[in-house]
Amino acid sequence: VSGTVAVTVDLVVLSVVDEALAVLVVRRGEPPYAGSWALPGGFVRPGEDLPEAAARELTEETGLSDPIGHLEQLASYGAPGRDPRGHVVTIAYLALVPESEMGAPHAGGDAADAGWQPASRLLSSESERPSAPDHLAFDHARILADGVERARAKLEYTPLAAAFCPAEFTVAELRRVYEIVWGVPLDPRNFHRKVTNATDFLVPTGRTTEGERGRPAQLFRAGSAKLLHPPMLRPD
Amino acid sequence: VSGTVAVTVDLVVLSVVDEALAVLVVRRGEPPYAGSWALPGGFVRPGEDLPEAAARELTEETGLSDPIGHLEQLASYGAPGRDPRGHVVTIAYLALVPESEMGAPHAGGDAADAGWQPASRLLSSESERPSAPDHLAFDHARILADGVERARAKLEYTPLAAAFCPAEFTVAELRRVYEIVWGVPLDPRNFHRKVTNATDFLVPTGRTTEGERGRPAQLFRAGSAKLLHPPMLRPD
DNA sequence: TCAAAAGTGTTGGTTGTACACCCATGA
DNA sequence: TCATGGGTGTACAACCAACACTTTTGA
Repeated sequence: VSGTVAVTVDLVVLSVVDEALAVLVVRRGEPPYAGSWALPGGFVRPGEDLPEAAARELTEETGLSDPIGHLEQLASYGAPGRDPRGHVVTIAYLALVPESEMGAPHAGGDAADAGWQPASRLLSSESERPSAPDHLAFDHARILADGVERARAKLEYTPLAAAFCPAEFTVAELRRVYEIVWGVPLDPRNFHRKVTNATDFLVPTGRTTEGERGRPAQLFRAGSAKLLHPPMLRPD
Repeated sequence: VSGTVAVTVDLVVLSVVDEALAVLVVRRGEPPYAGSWALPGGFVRPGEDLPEAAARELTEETGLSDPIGHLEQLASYGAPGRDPRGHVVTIAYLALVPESEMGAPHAGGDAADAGWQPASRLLSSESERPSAPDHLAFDHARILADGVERARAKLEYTPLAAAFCPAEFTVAELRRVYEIVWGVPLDPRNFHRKVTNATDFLVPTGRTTEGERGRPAQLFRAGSAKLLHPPMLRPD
C-alpha cells in the first residue's frame, strides 16, 4: 500500500437542476468514508485510457452513459495524505450535461446511492467540517470547488453554457444557465443581442416554442464555435 | 509492468533566451529514447507530493533549484501506449522563469545533457517525425505544445509575463516578453500605458536604468495582482 | 547636434451598458 | 385588452489602436 502510487479518476458532473447548479454525487458503500457523499470515480485499470476510465466509472456508479454535453480534464490531485488507503493520485474530469436528457441516476457498483445535489450545499462552509452530514469524502470538496470555478470561467469565453441545455433551447433558457452558474442577474435584452451576434455560437432551427406565456421564442441549436468572439463578460 | 499504473511528473520550463522562447530539455542517458531530448521529469515516490516531485526531478536532472518565477500544474497524460515501459500516467507542470537568474543548467541523474532549446525548433513539423534529430521523447512534443499554448493564453489575463523577467525590469523588457511569446510586434506607447495603468501589475522602484542608449527607463517590480484588469489583448 | 529609446496627448472608431420601446401570444 | 415574456433601437460612457509629439540620455 505504501510502496507504490495508485491512480484514480474522479468526475465533477455539473448540471442545472431545479434552478440551481447541481453536482452528481454517490453515497459511498465501502470504507473509507462509507456513508459519505463522494464524486463518482475509481481506480484506473492498466491499459485503460483516462477518459475511458472516467466514462466507465460514471456508468458503473450512476447508470449514466457517456455524458452528452461536454467532458474535459480538470486537474490532478496527489497530496500524500488525501486517501487513507495509501498514496493515490487522482485525475479529475469536469462534465457539463443537460439534466433533462441524461435520465435519472441510479446507484451501482460500490455506490449505495446516486443523485443530484445543489453545489452550494456541498461547498458551504458548514460542510467543510469533516463531520457535517453532507461533507464530501477525501478532498472532493476542493475538487468540486475547482470544477465550479472552471465552469464559471469557461462560460465567459467559450460556448459551453449550451452544454447544460437540451439539444434545442431558447435564448432565455441559455440566459438562465448563465444567471444560475454565475449567480448574477443579466439584462435579457443585451444578453439576447450578445449571444445571437457571437459568431457560430447559436444556429436557429426555424422552430419556436408554443403554449408558453408571452411571445413565442425562437429555438436554437449549439453552433460550431469553440471560442466566443466577443466573450460574454461577467459583471463584477 | 502491465499489472499496474505508474505515475511520473514532467516539467515544461519556459524562459526567454536570446530573444526567443526557450524550453529546458535534457538528453536522455537511459532507454527508452536514450540520446533523445526530453522534458525533465521522473517517477513520483510514494509519500511525495506532486509539486515536490517536480522540484526534485528538476534539481536532479538540470541542477536548477526551485524555479523562481511561476509554477503551475499543466495537465495529465495517460494514454496506454505513451511509454514503452508500461502504463505510465504523467502529471505535467508548467514553469516560467527568468533565464538570467537561474544559473546555467548542468546535467545530472539520468540526464546526459541539459540546456535551453528554442521552443519553435522542438515544435516544428520537421521534429514531429520520430526520427528527426530534435524529436522529443514520448509524447513530450504534445505536452510542450500545450504548455506554450497555456503560457500564451495566460499572458493575456494574468501578470505572468513578469515571471520571465528578473526581479527588477523595465517596461521595454516586459514588452519584449510579450512580443516574443506571442510572436507579434506591439506598439511601445500603448503598451506602456496599458501595463502601468493595470492595477497592481507593476510597482515602481524609483530607480532607473543607466548607461543604455536613449532616455533612461524606470525600473519596476512585479505587483501583487493575480489577474489583469483590464487584460492585455493579443492582436488577432 | 543627432539618433535612439522613454514616455504623454489626442483623436476617431468600437464596444458595452442602461433602458425606452415595440411585437406576439395566452388568458 | 391586459399581462407576460421575446426581441430591437438608441444614447452615453469606456476603451482601444494609431500616431504626432515631447523628454532625456549616449555618442
